[in-house]
Amino acid sequence: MRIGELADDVAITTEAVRYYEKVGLLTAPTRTPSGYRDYDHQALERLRFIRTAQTVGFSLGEIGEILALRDDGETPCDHVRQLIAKHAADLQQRIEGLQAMQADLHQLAAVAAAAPPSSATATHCHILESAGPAST
Amino acid sequence: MRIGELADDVAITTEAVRYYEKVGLLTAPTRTPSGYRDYDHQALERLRFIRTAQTVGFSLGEIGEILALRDDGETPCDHVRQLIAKHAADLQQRIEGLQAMQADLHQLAAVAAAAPPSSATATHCHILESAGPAST
DNA sequence: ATAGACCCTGAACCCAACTTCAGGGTCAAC
DNA sequence: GTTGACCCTGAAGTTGGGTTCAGGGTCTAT
Repeated sequence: MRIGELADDVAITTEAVRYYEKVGLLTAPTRTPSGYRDYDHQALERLRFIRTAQTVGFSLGEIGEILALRDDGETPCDHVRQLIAKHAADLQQRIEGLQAMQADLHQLAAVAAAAPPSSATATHCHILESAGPAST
Repeated sequence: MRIGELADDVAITTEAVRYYEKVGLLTAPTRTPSGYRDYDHQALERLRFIRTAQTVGFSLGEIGEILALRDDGETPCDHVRQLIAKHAADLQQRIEGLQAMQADLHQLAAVAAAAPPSSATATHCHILESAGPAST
């Protein structure tokens, strides 16, 4: 498949795809005789993974590291294990942080729900001073 | 307290603090007669909140919106409720994304653990081809 | 009264992750 | 055989989130 179709499938631009190749996240695909990039299904999966990881907060650098775990058959296992542990711990921290913020917001939402029902006419909002900073 | 002490307390630079003020996340504090910024405990709490929210993946723009919920007594409640709902849904999505990736990594870790124990001498790593992309 | 640590401002610079631009080739359809 | 949608490259521009720089004031300990 050509770059346009690939890009459409994961809802990004062709420029972004070429950018990922440039920075080493995607390996250079084979080319058609006329020089067009020609992708296979694996590239599609890889690209999907990149986007998922990104929306979840990983930088392209981190994503590169994670992908390298799968790519690089030469890496000593110890190094691989360390990387996995590091990323897993990092994820756990992020999840906990998010959950703390979610608790905050839910508390705020509860106060909002308890506010006078016909508050649409009010000019002043009561949903205040509750929900302090996330208790890390 | 002066800017240096504030910055130290949350482990960021004074420049970052001034930057947050410039972009509106921190309100301009009172000044000493000589023009130095003079912060109170609330500023410290607010700054901590900003950093927590940031490590969790919110942009400064989003953090600004969330903080505005607490600051702006003029905001109509409906708008506030919408913002809360939006951020809560967003959080839920991010948490689920992170958990999917975590499952991925744990699977990878399990394969790693099952690999030959004295693999330090090996030049080839077996932790491969397992753990496909996060099943979104 | 001066050295050293701290503070001020505004402008310029930096990195990540893209996007836009300039200039040009390919290919299926009419 | 040319129009229009697609592709190519390399360089420059953009946005977010800061940091660095230049030039100068403040405070306190000696």
